[in-house]
Amino acid sequence: MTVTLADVAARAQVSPATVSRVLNGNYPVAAPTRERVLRAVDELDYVLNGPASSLAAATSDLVGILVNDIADPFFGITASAIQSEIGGPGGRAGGERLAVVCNTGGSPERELTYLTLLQRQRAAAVVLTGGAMEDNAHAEAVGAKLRKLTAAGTRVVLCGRPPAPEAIALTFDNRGGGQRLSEHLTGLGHRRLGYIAGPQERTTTRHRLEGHRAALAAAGIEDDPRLTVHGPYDRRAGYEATLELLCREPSLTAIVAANDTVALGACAALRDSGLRIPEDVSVGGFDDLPFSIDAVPALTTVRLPLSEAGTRAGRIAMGREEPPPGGVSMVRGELVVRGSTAAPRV
Amino acid sequence: MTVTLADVAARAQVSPATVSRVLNGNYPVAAPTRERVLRAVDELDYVLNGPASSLAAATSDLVGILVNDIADPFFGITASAIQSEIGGPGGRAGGERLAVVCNTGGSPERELTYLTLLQRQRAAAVVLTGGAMEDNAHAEAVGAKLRKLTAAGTRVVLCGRPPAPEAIALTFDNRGGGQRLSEHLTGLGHRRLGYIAGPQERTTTRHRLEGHRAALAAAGIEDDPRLTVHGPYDRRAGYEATLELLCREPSLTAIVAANDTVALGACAALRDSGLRIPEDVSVGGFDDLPFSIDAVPALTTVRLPLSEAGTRAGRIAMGREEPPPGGVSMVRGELVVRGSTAAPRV
DNA sequence: CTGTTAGCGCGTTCAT
DNA sequence: ATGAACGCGCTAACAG
Repeated sequence: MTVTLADVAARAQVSPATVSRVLNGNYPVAAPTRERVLRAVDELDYVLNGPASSLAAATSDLVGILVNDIADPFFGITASAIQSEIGGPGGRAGGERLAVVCNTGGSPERELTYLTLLQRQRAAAVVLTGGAMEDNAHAEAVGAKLRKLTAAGTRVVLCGRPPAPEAIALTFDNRGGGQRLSEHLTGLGHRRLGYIAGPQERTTTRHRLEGHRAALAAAGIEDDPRLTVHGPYDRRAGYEATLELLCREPSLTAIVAANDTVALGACAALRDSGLRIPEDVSVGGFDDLPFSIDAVPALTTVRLPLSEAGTRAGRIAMGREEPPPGGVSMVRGELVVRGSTAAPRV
Repeated sequence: MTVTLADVAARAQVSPATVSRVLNGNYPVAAPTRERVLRAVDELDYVLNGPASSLAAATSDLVGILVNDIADPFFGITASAIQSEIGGPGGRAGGERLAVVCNTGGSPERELTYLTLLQRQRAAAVVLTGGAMEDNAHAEAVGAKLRKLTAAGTRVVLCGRPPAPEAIALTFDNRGGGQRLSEHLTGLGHRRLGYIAGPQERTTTRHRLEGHRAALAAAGIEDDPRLTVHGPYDRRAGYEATLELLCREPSLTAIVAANDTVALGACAALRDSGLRIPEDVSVGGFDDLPFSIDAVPALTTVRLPLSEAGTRAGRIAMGREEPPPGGVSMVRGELVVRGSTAAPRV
């Protein structure tokens, strides 16, 4: 019923091997023969059997992309950039590769499960994006998996994730970015800054917070643990954390958020509390997602080159670009000063 | 070198078939035997070969999700919801299915290419999301592909896409939503409304625009073609279209945008032109994406239940929920009135 | 409940 | 440049 390579071969009066060679194009075939084969493919409306092909060749055209949350534009933009680079020539049967996007939801178990599933699929490459969980046992388990994947011929690339010995890494300088952002605020004269951190046990959270604290220290400001609140990377967390911070310290003049989404929630809470931005309280974000420029006032933030990093990760994963020397490249974030930050009132 | 099912069988002292049965869990196996097999799997660190498995079983654990732009939260949210429903029990080998997210970028060719690739992979299901291109030849080609996919056992579901005879469809009532939004504005007394439409030749664009025009007609307002501008679904298009509209018709009192992203661009252009929202010009969006509530003023829009629709599409694609009667379900959008719309100045 | 046997459809030697 | 033959690793009958 379903038409196979053999059917095509019969119709084109050639051997199955020849059809295979034409389809994969990795082998010399006489032009007239190729024509006949392609015509037969067309007439029979033949579609290659991917699994059979992958089984015989021991590799597949699938590329895994692990993200924490595909509904978050941070990951959407990254995934889009990676995705745009994995197609094109070089692969089997036309060079089209398919992106398998795996939503881990930040769960270590699901991360491992997905890596196993990708291993099972004999994925051509795997790109892990975003911050990692800070759990030794889990990090080790992931490391072991990555080693096995690599051993099986899968290229592994980390994008926006801290380096690991098992893979090439394009790492974001979350620490430096966080520091520059908070230094911008202390430079404006702020002394009472609230910090809305991301979820606990995440590298991104820790690094950004460390940068913030380094800035405080550099400005000779004592770090008051009451002024740091942790929460998920969402708007609501920013809203609630802001109310909490205002309650703990009504004299706050600035709030630094773990990312732009959280910052928007903070802005909403400030407005609802009757506070003006930036006259009463300055607000800083992180990532520079597209909507941040449309906040009112526009959000001061740290721009991460998500699209560029994703593109590069995709190219490296496909072997179309040299990995960085040492296997690790630190990607800087750029401070973008907009209307949401200003000097505090005197 | 790589450990196979036969190795596991040998170590557990059973036949390969038994190992397969344990792994797939679709068959009775004595508890002690299962234990031994699982232990062997563990000791050998065995990972099933997906392609081999798919070849033998003639189906795969892959589910295709076609989106126009994964970096757009509209699709990110939808994909996330679909994705969350495709896992779980019922599938082969643990019931984990992988989501293959295909970014068509709104290109008909890529849409067809991806459908072919998914057919090649013997995908278990395919979900097509978002508006379709309005090109007869292309629609027919897609229809033919969908028919073949269905014939091959792939379940096909449309989510937020107009119905097609070849598939089950959860369709958004873009027309009705657009109409209610514009009626809200005419009801407030607006008579000069600008409309920023999406890209030409898209069902979403056309339906929303039709709704808008129906509202104008109902209010006895003549439709002035100069007050409609087309553009991509992005912020910049909204910005530029607004400047253009203001230039063509300075007495405009309201602007309706094709979606929220475009509306944000419109807001920025109005602000930059020294106009207040909503005192000078009201603005309406569509979709109710998460950031819309944080616009200042918060955006009046039409909420589409993206997450719910995606969840349902995913469940139907997995055969875990009954398709709607007739194979088509019209999902309404709900008008959400916020601060960006008000009565025009007199 | 378990083992035996046959392919699934293709890539890839090795010949020619 | 092309063909013949083998096997990739697994599942699905069919026995027992």
